[in-house]
Amino acid sequence: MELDQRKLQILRAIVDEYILSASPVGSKALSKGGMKWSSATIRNEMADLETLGYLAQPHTSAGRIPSEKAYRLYVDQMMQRAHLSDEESKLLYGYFRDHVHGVDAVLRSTAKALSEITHYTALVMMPDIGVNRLRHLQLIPLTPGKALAVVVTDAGVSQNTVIDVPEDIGPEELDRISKAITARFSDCRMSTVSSKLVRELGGELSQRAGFVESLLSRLCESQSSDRHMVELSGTTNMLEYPEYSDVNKAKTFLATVEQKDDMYRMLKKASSMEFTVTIGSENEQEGFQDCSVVTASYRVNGTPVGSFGVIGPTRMDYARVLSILKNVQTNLSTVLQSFLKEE
Amino acid sequence: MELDQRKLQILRAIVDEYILSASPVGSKALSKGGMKWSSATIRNEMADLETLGYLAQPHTSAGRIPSEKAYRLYVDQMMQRAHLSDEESKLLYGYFRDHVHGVDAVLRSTAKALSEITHYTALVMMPDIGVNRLRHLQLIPLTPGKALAVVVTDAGVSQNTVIDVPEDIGPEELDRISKAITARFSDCRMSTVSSKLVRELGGELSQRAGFVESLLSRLCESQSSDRHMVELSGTTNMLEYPEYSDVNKAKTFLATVEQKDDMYRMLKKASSMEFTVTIGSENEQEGFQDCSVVTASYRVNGTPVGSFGVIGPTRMDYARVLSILKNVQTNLSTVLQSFLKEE
DNA sequence: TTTAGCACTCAATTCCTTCGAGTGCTAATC
DNA sequence: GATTAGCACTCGAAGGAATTGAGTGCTAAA
Repeated sequence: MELDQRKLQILRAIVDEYILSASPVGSKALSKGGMKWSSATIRNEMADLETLGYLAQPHTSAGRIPSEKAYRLYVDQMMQRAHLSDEESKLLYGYFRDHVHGVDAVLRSTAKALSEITHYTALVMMPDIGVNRLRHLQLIPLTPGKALAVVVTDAGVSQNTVIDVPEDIGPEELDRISKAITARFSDCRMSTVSSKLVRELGGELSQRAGFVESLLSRLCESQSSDRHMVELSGTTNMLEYPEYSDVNKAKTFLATVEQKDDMYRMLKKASSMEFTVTIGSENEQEGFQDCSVVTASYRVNGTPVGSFGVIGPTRMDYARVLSILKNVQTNLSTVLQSFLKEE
Repeated sequence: MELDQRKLQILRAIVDEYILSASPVGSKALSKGGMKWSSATIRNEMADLETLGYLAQPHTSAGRIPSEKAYRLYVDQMMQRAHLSDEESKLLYGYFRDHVHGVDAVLRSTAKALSEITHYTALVMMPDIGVNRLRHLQLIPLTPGKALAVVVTDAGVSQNTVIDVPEDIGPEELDRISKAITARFSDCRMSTVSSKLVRELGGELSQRAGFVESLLSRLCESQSSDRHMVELSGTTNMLEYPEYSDVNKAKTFLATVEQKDDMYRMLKKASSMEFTVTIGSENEQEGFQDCSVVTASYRVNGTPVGSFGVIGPTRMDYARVLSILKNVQTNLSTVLQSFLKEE
């Protein structure tokens, strides 16, 4: 079913207006607000748009609100890219310039930037360590039988895991094992380190093959159970919107967004795409049926390693959010690049 | 002003009832609910208690609600310690048994346990690294000019900080410096390491005195700007209570509780005391004027290094919360002790 | 000193009315 | 044939009056 030019214009006006006001848009308001047709004409078109499924009426004597189908169309075809003002760009840039204390800090700062500038809730996924290449592994003795494993990858990501160590391995040997593993597996992807290469251990490591094997598998597995996987920011921003003036809705939303495992899965899935826009019931999460999620991926050395995004009510300002995400994506890749400077 | 026995009994009954129901308590209800005096008598006593400042009336034709003064009295003198059921104790213990992946994980688990069992919001402060003794320092090269500093203390706490390194220091020298510092400062308190001992550097380190000095001060300073200082859990639990059925109140609360710096300061202050109970306006935070905060401290090697607590509405179940905190305190110190096993 | 009794208060609830934004339909107009 | 003016109609929101009932203070009797 094709929509003619006029229907498109009217639909767009309705979506734009509803994004601003959150209240149903009537034909008269549209007609007065710069549309070149009378309210009656608009009314007829709106009736058509409703039967086509693009609009809905909360009740007979109210205006129309856009359906998810309308948002979909809006995002895919009608939306005009918003332009960020210089101030905003500068503001955004500021969040990145001052945080050069490592990947973690930058990504946390990203989340904060996103939530503060969009006024929605921001999510940032920590980079997937599996695709990164090992730079350095260091085992640090804690107590007899326990050690701390610190992993550094080419993306600068580090991760600490407490591991069990056979009691007969002393501090010096831990150090030697660290150096040996670093030398042997340097520049291998984390995900392949444990699976493929464990068998090829030679020299000193062969005596400790069992330990090394369990160590490496532990490192990969601990990543998925790690708590820093997702950084959230601005969760309470949503309470500003009339959609969440009901505490129960707010609670449902907050509870959903704090399921970090789910959020991680969502972002991970999205990280293979440059951008995604998921509207209302397109979301898998129960609690996001009235929300939209917009994400962008970020890369290190050309490989997508993670994604970040924004959650807002379905009537979110998609154009603006996408512009911001694009801007952040650029900033982020620049900063991450500076951490990795291939030698 | 002394309260006679009967006034105390009535006051306690009102507080107990109000903690449960959150709605003003009337004389009739009390009289029917097991009090041995008629509603009229109770009414007279209530009028007295009101003029004494222990009760307040939302409006003329409503029952009475306890004032902060009443809660204070209740907590200090009237409350009977609640007894945790065996199931609850077991449940609590379960949170600790399974999380032996390091201090961080245990404390996060503590927060979760507290919030889930109390149904309030839980806060746990990460241990103050300054009072702990250095076990191991390891500098791991990242890129030329940058390195990752990993600090391990006697409490098992570790912390990563990205630091700048003069370009002429290579990986081998970083390793040597790490070992030298570890050897020299092992078992010194972190807080004294940088201030006192920097001058006494001898041997190899003296050539790099400038670098080592900046490194050590950076380590101590970075702790205070660290983001993991406070672990929050169950922030949305508060939305269950009628006190927060108004979204604005909820928002104020959530915004306050997410000011991690403030929360850290609050907990840090409380960590010198075994237990604290701070009621309503006794709280410094604007957003906690209708909340109470109950905390307990935890120790490592006999030194208090941090605290944890619960935030709830002023009508929280103080007796129960205190019992739970006490139980958690015991569990926590046992588990932390197991991390430190002095060799 | 305690309590029964009673008049009084006031928030909460319910029911009604009014108001107005918005609609659909029809007939006149371009 | 498309557009628009006009009009009756719908229905939620807002406001107001009446009702209800839990709770009080006060007084007088036990």
